[in-house]
Amino acid sequence: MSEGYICEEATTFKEGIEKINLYEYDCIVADIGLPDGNGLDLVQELKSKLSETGVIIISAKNALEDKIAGLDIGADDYLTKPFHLSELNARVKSILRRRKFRGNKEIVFKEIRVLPDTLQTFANQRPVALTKKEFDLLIYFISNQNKIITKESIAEHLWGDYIDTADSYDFVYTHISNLRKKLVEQGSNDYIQTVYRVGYKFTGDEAPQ
Amino acid sequence: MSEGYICEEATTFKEGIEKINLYEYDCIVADIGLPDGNGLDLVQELKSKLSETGVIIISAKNALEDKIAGLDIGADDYLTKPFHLSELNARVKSILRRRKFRGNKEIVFKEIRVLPDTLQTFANQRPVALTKKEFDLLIYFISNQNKIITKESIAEHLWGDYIDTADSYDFVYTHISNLRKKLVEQGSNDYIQTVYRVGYKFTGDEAPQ
DNA sequence: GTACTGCCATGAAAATTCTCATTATTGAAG
DNA sequence: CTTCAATAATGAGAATTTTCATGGCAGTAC
Repeated sequence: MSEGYICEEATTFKEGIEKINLYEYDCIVADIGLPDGNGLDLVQELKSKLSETGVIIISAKNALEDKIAGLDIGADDYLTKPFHLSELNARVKSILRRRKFRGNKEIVFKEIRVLPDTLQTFANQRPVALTKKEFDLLIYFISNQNKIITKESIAEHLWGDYIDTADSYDFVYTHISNLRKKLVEQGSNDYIQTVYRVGYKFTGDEAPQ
Repeated sequence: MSEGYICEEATTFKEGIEKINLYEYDCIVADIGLPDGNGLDLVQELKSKLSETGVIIISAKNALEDKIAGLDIGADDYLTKPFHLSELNARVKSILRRRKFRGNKEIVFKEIRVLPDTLQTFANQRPVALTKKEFDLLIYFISNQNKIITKESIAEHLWGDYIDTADSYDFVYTHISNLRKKLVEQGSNDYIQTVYRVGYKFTGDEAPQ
């Protein structure tokens, strides 16, 4: 399970430090249980040289864990064995995502301009005060423009897992309604076309008669 | 990118229908643009025989899309070309998850019993009215019991992507506090140990002095 | 056309989530 | 042991999200 990352490995701290000095990494997963030396020193070394690189510490689950945990570790996250790979994966993803988001550009659609960094939106240079859900919804629409998107996929994207029992789409309707209202209030056109019984289509084209 | 699924493929509808009759699938992705016949017939055939199987329809992005979309398709989701693989992947995941969640068992930790299906929680047989976030938090604690979990990973798990600018953990504190209060009110012990400067540990053990 | 059914829009109320201010606690330093 | 700075707990208020009730609209049947 390499999950799409390019990985390298070191089985001793010495090797690890050598590699760190040679290459640049996005994220380092450090196991504090390797044969040589003290793992915390490695972390110190890491963080002093490469504050940009994410560091996740792994330690064996024993008495040590509380000690390490209590220390002012410079790590970005901490994990004790045994753990599920999915857990490690989630944390690596998290760190990489945080890096990637820095310096994100803007998204523009006609007179609408969205700044994902700051959660700001403008229509004709006028600010539109959107909430988080409305913002996510707008970004989802713009990144799927000219396509019909179903209510199901909207629900899935905005609410993830807890659409199990809920088979009503009232909340989708509500947020769509609010998003439309706020955009139009600031002078934008309403680009959200309703596709009866299916979902919506965000497009600058005229609606087919 | 096979994303961990076991896949099979059919390049004509004829082949597709044969396979469907032979094996049982969790989810079928049907492209409505194959050389022979009408794709909608396939979907009809699918849904009549296998209401348990999820179906995602793909169509080329052209005039047809609106027609198809407007039909009373029995499909669970609908996607028009061109699309990002990540989008297809998200929808497949969604459908599989919905299936998997059905008939989920209960999670028990000492006197606490959690029913993920119905979002219900009990402490000593007494119901505990938890909100969605509190519920997720409790499940995350129980499934990582006896491990220290950092504030960062709690934030990541419960809020996902929008922990970019937010580097305050006030909302974590608040939800922890509310969860503790509600559980204790129903006679449960407080199993949430605070690990200063790091996070929390959910455990039935006594706190080390 | 009219009637009908199911889907969608919308405003308002209810519930949840988040923010903020205040107080308490922890661990370190003197 | 006392003091201090940083972290955590907590209650209350603000904002957001969700639910609910009502009315409107699309498409079908007649």
